[in-house]
Amino acid sequence: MIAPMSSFSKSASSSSDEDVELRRGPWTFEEDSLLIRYIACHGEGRWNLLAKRSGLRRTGKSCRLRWLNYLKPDVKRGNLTPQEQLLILDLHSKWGNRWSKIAQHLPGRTDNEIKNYWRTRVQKQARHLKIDTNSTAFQEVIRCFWMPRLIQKIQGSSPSSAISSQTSNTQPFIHIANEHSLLSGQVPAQGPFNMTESLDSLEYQAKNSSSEHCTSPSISSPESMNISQIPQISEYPTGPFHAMANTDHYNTYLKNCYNVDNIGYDTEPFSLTSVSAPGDFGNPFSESCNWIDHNDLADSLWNMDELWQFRQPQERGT
DNA sequence: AATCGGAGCAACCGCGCATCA
DNA sequence: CTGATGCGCGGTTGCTCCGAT
Repeated sequence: MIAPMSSFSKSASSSSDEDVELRRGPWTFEEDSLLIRYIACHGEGRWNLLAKRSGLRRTGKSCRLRWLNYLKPDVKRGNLTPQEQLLILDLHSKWGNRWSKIAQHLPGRTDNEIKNYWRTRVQKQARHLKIDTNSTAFQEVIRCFWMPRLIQKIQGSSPSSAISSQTSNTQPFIHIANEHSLLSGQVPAQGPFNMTESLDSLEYQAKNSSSEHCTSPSISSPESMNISQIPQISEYPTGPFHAMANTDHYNTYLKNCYNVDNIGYDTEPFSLTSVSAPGDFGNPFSESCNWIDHNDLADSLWNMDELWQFRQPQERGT
């Protein structure tokens, strides 16, 4: 990719010893190579120094961002799995827009990616519903529609063969679902189920059953739940890039970076399909969402657009 | 075939915090 | 204690792709 001329800018650094034209915009293959090679030799950190010494005409910040969000070997590419989406929704309800904190619980996912997911998928639905993402109503939507649907999807997409090898990975969600009768289509009548609590207990169990801590996938971590999804990149050394010095390795690695494709998971667009909502939809959330207990959840996505149309026929077109 | 608009995402920006001399 | 510097976080921007018209 050829960088446009406009992608250069004067260095903003006050202590800049030379008037280096700093590059901006999309990173090129050569820049990525430089960055990877430098980090392979010197490790990450001290980004400003790295930016100066590596020969990259980028700011330290830019280098850091590129590395953390894209080049780092354990960065997972591809769509978020239902497990990951579920975890994001839950953790966001806990912590709000603490993206980096949320990202810590999703191995291989970056705060930027999670933030983008929230903004493009979740907030979009909130906009459609014309409700604030911070509102109680929207929280209810998430708890009563989205999370159960994700759990169902997780269970549905867990073939018995996979379960046999990953029983401990999929069980938690099945457990959660069973515990709250979600899989049978029943939503708790008195207050939506507490996903946070459930996941907390799962994490607790995980920590007790594993000597590893935060940096390793907990039982509730998506990575541990669906091993098959770990992108090919993970086949490459994840340590301090010990193999990156090997040109073939890092060229292949880079090639992988540049030819990423989705790894088979549909994004869960929060599309609530064909929910035949009985009763008054005027205030569905106060009804503890009992009206969504229908079996057609199993084979189709809920279409939030339809939901929206159903809810506010009088408002549409205005 | 051309144009337009929306979605998705990579990258940038500004601010605040931590560290260190 | 204070100022300088580096780093990380959350918000925002802008580019690219793709489907609709």
